[in-house]
Amino acid sequence: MDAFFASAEQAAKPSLRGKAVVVGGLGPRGVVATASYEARVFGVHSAMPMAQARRLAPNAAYLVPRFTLYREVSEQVMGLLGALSPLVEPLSLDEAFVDLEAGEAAWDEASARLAGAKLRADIRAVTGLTGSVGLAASKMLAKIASEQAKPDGLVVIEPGTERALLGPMSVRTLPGVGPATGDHLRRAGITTVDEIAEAGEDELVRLVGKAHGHALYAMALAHDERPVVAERETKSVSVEDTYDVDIHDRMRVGLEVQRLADRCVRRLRDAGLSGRTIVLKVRRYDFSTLTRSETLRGPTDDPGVVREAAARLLEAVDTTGGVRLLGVGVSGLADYTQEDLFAQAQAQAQAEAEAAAGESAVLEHPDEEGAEEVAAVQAPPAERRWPAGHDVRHAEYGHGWVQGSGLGRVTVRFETPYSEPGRVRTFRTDDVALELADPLPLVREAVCDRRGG
DNA sequence: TCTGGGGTCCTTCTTCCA
DNA sequence: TCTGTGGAAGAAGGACCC
Repeated sequence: MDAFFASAEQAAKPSLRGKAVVVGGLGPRGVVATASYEARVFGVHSAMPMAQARRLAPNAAYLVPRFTLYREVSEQVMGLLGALSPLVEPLSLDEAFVDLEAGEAAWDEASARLAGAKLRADIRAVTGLTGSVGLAASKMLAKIASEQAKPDGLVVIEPGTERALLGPMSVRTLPGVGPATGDHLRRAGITTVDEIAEAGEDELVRLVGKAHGHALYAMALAHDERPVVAERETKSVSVEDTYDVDIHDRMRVGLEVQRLADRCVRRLRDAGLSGRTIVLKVRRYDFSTLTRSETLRGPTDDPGVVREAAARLLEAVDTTGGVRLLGVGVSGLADYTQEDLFAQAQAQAQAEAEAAAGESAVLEHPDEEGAEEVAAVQAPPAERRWPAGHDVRHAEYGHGWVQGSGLGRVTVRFETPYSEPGRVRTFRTDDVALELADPLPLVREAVCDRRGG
C-alpha cells in the first residue's frame, strides 16, 4: 500500500485529499510513522522526529495513528491476496509476499501481469486506496520491484534481467543493508550492488560477519531462494513507552515497570502464549539503551511472576540521571495453557521436594497472591481526550473528526469518507453532545455489505 | 534536530556441564 | 582429582524492518 496510514486518513477525510498529511506520535518525542506524498515534497519522511517535520512542513495536517482503521483495511487487502494464493506472507499491515504459482494465479509473465493488474483494481475498489505491485522470481526482487512501482504502479523484473538491473543500484537497495552496514561498506569502497559482487564472498564475510556476508553476496548475485512462508510463529512479545519527560524518581520508575509488565502479560495472554525469559529495557537520559534479562525455569503468563522478575532486573540498573524509555518483554515463548502451567508447577514443586529431600527448595511462585495489588494502582478517571484525527459523532451535526484540541476546546470538522469537504466547528471539551466514534469504512459499499450481511 | 513501538535476527561473551 | 575442551544455553548489545 502506498503511504498507507496517510492515504487511509486522506480517504477518510475529504478535506485532506491532495494535502500534506503526517501521521505519527504528536508528543514532544514523537516520530513520523507515515507522510503523504504531498508531505514528502517538503522532505518529511518516516522515522523523522516530529518536531523536525513540523519545521519542514508547518502547514501539514498532523494526526495520530488509528490502528483500528488500518487493521480493518489491512484485513480487506489480505483477504484479496488470500484469494490469489494459499501462500501469503504478511510483512506488516500494508505489505505481503504472495506466491502466485502456488495459487495457480500465474504461470508466466503475461498471466502474472494480469493477476497484478486485477489485484490493484480490486484493492482500489474494495478499500478506496492505491497499492503497488512488484512481480519477480524471488522475494528480494519482488520487494525491490514494488518499491520501484510506488506510488500506484506495477513493475515486473523479468527473469534474466536481474543482475543488470541490480548492478548499478546503491547497496542500500538490498534488504538488510541499513545505515550502519551501508556506512561500513562505503568505508571499504563498496557503494553499489555490482561492487558487492566484485568484492567476493570472503571479503564480505570479513567486513560484515558470517551470516550477513553470505546473504549479502547471494543477494548481489540476485540469488534468493527464500520461500514464501504463510505462518510465522511469534518469538517475543513486548511493550515499551517513551516518556514525554525523563523520569528521575526511582519509585515512579518501579511503578512504570510494573504497569508495563501487566500490559505485556495482557498481550501475551491475548495471544494464548506464555514465556520463559523476561526482558527489561531501559533507555537513559542520554539515549544509551540497555537490556537485562532473566530466564525462568518454565514459561509463565502470570502477571505476578513477570512483575517480580522485571522488578528484580530493575534493581540491577542505575537510573540516576533519568530514563526516557522503559520496556518489558517476554521471549522463549510457548503456547501452554494456564492449566498446563499449574500442572507443570505442581510437578516441578514435587520433583524439587523429592530431589531436595528436606532441603528447602525455593519455589519461584507458589501462588498468585498479591498479583492484582499493583494493577490496582491506577490513575484517577482521566479527563476526556480528543486525539487529533480521531472520529467523533455530534448529536446535532453528525459524524466528523477531531482537527485539534486544547485550552478546554475541541475543533471538529464534520465530514465523512463519502461527503464533500466539511465545515469546522469548535466545542467545549466536556460538551455532552460530542463523543468519540468508530471509524467509518473508507468505501460506501462496505457499509452496504456489512448491513446486508 | 533529537531520535516511536513492536518485532526479528545475528554476534559476542560467559557460564555450565559432560 | 585436576585440567582441557566443546557444545548448549543464557545474557547483552546492535542492526534492521515497517
